[in-house]
Amino acid sequence: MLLSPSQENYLKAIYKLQEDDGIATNQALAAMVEATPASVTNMLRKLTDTGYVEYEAYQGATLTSAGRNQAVALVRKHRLWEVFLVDKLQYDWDAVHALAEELEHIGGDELINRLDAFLGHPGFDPHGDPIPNAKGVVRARQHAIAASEALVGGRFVVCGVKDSSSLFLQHLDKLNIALGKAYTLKECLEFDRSAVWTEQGGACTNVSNEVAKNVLIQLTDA
Amino acid sequence: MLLSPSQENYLKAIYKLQEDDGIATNQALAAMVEATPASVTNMLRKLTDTGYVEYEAYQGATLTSAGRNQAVALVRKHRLWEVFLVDKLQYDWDAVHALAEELEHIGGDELINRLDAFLGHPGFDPHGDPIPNAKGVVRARQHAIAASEALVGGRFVVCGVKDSSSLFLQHLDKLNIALGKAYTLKECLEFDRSAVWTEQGGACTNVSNEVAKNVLIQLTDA
DNA sequence: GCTCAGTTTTAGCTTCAGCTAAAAAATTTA
DNA sequence: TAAATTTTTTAGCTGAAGCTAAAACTGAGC
Repeated sequence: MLLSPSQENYLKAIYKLQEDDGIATNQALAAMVEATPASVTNMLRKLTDTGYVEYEAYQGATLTSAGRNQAVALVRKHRLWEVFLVDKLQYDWDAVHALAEELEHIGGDELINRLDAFLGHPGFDPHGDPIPNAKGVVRARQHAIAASEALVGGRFVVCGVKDSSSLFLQHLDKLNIALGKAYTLKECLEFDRSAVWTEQGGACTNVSNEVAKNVLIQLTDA
Repeated sequence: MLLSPSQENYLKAIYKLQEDDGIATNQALAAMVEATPASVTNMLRKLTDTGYVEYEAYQGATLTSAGRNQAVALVRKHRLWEVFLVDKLQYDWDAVHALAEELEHIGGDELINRLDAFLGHPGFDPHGDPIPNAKGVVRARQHAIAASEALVGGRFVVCGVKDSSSLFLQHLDKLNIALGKAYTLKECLEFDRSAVWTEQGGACTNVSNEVAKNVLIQLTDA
């Protein structure tokens, strides 16, 4: 069964909502695919008929295993294209989402597996999100926590972001925070819950709690 | 004015027909975009309204300069993606057309100019067709003629194909004929108008007239 | 257990891009 | 030139995927 780009977007949206909230409501889906709830109802019916979604009126939608396979394949395609755009075409990490959103609907397994090989089988996309392999296995990030959970004196490496909006990513650029950089949490300021991070070199960055909540880190012992 | 993939395909088809035959008839267009003549009439109306096409009922279609710009940009995108697929993803030259056909509708100038730079500003696609530059200038192949026009004793280099169907390209693969290879036209056999080409090394290939008519060459003096 | 706010569904409409079948125009043939 | 053939257009239909407005359902608070 072949899916239209629009149908693929619905599957991806349901997948993401299930991951986060456990339940994909009509309204949340509508927001995610940028359509009205009425349109979502229509599409869910169609996807139910074709066997990708399980759906009872008023009960929200769940992916079947076929649906989940499709969704994971799309995530894989999206993230590999993002790697291509950043690594090969020198795009900034905040500018690739929309293009990958278009590219992910092109071609089939052959194309994406060749792209994967060309890129050297990357494990993560430019935002630190893991790339599912050709079999659809996503291995989760090891020990990643929000930077807001770190304790004073702790050392860590930035490994991802929760919010990958252009606005947030550009903000990180301005703070000079990037994936792979190592910091020590120098102190937490009680007044506004912001934090001071220091780099190896000694450079200091003041990080608001709002930012820290959206930065993923891995604690390091050294 | 933003064009749908379908509209873009019509512009490209009109462009190609104009190049070859001078005139884009309804029927020829229908064959090229794989639709009925009735559907073509509809679309030509729409493209006329948006200013990309000039069209009088029963008189065939012509591109406006805006339309020609769009068409050339599409040819550029198509050919650059073909280079990417062959050079970077190791696809065979007979397997890239359909994928490029999808990819050419993605993104805008930014993407394609970055791709162009990444590929090293190639002048020709994997079938030897020239790639228009960012300004839309196509510089035609120098002195290219059909191999069927060569004279006995002449030396030449294969530089393109007229037919880029998978079937023909695979046939060339079987004959071991590829772009850039140099031959001498040893003899022409009167019986079936086939020819014998010899390589520098001495290897001989028998080439039917049907094949020779679809292979483009450049004569060399040496 | 009822009411009410919020969510979801239904009903009916729109646009895009195709289709078929029949009418009209153009072109070829005799 | 007139008839026959081919090409193009018109008219009306279909299926996606969206929309709005109104009706129906759900769940929370009283």
